[in-house]
Amino acid sequence: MTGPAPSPARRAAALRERIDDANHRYHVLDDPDIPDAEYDRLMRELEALETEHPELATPDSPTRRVGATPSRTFAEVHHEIRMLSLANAFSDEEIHDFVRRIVERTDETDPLFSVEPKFDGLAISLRYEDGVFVRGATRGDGDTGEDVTANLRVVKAVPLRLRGRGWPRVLEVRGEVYMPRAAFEAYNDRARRDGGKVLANPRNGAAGSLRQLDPRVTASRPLSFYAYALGVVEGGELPETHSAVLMLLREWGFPVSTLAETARGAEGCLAYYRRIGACRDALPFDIDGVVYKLDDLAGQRELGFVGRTPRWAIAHKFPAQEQATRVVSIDINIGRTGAATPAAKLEPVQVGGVTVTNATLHNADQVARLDVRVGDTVIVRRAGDVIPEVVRVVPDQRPPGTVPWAMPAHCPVCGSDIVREEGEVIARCSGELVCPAQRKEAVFHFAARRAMDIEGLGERLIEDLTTLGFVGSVADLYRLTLDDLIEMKRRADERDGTTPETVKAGKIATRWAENLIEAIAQSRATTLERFLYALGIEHVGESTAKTLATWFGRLETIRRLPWPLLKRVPDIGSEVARAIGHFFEQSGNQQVIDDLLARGVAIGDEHAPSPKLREALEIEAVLAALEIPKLTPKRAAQLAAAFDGAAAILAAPEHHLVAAGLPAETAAALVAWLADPDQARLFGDTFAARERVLADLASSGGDDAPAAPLDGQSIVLTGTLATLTRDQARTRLEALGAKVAGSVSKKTAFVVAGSEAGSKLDKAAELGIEVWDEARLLAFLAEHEG
DNA sequence: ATGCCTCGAGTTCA
DNA sequence: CTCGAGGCAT
Repeated sequence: MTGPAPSPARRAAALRERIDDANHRYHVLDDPDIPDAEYDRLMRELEALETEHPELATPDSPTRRVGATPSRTFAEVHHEIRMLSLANAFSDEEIHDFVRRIVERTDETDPLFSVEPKFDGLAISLRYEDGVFVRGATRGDGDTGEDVTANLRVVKAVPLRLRGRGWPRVLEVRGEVYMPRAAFEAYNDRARRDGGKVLANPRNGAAGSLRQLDPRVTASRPLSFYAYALGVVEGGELPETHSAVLMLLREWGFPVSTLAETARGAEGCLAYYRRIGACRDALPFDIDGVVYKLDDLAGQRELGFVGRTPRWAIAHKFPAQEQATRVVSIDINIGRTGAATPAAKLEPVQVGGVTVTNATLHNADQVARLDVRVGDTVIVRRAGDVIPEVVRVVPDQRPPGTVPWAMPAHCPVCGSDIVREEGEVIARCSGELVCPAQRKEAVFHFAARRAMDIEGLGERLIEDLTTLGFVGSVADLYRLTLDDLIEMKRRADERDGTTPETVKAGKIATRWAENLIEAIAQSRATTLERFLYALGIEHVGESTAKTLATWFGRLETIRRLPWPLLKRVPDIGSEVARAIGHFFEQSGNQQVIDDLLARGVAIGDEHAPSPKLREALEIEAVLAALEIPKLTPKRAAQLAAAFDGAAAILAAPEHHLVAAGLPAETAAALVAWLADPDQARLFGDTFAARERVLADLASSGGDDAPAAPLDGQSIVLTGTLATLTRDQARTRLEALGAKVAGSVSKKTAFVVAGSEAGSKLDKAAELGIEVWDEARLLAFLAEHEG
């Protein structure tokens, strides 16, 4: 392995070549061939070599990317060929005009364009002499920019030496320095953790980084680069078209956008615009539009410039995704659980094509973090999804006399105290049942599609029904009559001063009311799962409701169940069990359930408890679930083995417990615990309930169900299926015993992907999870159902 | 105790 | 969709 050592000069040259190559593969081709650690090792070796033999250090050595001494200020650089700014277009119409002008002024009838994304970064110019990077400059005003050579050297996507062959003696390459989105996020995450300075957005990050006086700071910022044009070229031949120039740049070692293509005529350009616009959010970098350039360079020369902008190119911008607007007020919304969420009311502003007037601020911490105040000018963004968010405040535009926002002490709706529990992020209105806002949300939740599914009972209607006193509890919905609804509408009209249509149009105007009564009637027939979910118990969502329904089978069982038994079911721990127990302890809640049943709500799918409960409700397990101080699961097992049933334990004096092998301390703790009448009752109730459940199980035969084909498997649905809705697919999979989860993890059995599948599919590929298409799913369902 | 993994809850506009 | 937090495995 160890041959004769090469001379330091040869070794240095070899290292440089290897490192340059690795840089190129990593930053330009995006296809690294050596691991980072290996790269670091090569770098260190080259550095050592150059320190030892300073005569070997060359100006284009990769080690020069870092460590250069800080410069005081930036020298001016005159651009011999001016750096362009492009005219902007926002509509299809403007693009048609642009193409029409080109057709009129040239002999082209259907011109070909070179089209590419417009990066949201910082335009720069790079100068190469005899293939070596000698100077880099910002655009500045187009004529004169700043010399940022030292900073550009540390941008690894900028080649220090050209590759390939045939480059001109002097070559200026123009392009955009930008910060990839992931790198921006990662940088900010780290900055936040280390208490460092957070970058406002990727573009500012790129611009700020390049203007650092110390290149080492620049080197710590994850910048990248795309080339898109030429400047001065001396001593070399150039191709005839812009697209050929781009290919040449790629050969010479410059990163060129892989999204660059050619398009014919206005229609071709617009199609490209829509295609890029559709995948904009999925790109790893920010773009603010696309650029169309006449591909034929002779044509470009013929067309020339108007003022500072070329006639042969145009930037077609996307609607802005970030906009500044003013905070009119900061309001509080009260949710179903009482959660008090601050929301910014904004002066209407167009963001990403829609008018935004509201933006959530999530919680008081978020408001404090951003320091948003009423009157502030803020930057609003519609991020990856649709929901607007306040990104930051513009500090210089803050009017005088503003004060930091604080969560009000009282609920704006019911006046109850707003309480924030220790360690919680969310503040809550303590009004619970008295708070109209919470009651309204409770009814809304009850009527929701996935709950009781009362069609046509929307926000507005519920608002009127509750505030006008027609509906206090959800049970009141089931005794509403047609007359009630018409009367309610009359009063609402009267209150709002609107014309009472009910009187005016007679029969037709009551149609909505008839439909609603019908919808309410329809909703009476429901399932246990839906019913439990509809009650709106804290921590009980669809999934937990389903778990409760399948394990216990009957409403009567569940509504009388002490929390320690609930805890014995998988995925239900202390917190959730207590919340459920607490809900059913409230006599008001029990009354509502009685009323619902009395008014005809019928749960159609009640069944015997799951046979799995036999094991889950072993005495020792139930004892452990009671959370008696000092009684570890091991001690609970000991206790269960020594006594014949719970009653015997309850009756046992302390010395019997000790005689059974329990440590004195544990026995004392148990006796003390049972001395509390509340705990003793819980103990008794728990074991009594256990008896009832097991008896029900036994009397129903209690045979184990045959194993379902997908028993316990976790499946994820993504994209749009052609023949099934997502809900249908879910129901059918669940019927085969599967659990349909919302996100992909290593526990996922397989992913079913429809068309336009998103990030979940990527995740599946990443984790090596099997992916089914719709045909395979349908075949599987057909084979195993019925 | 620590680190997944899932579930619950809240959110905007056309 | 994106947090926060509960449940559970290690």
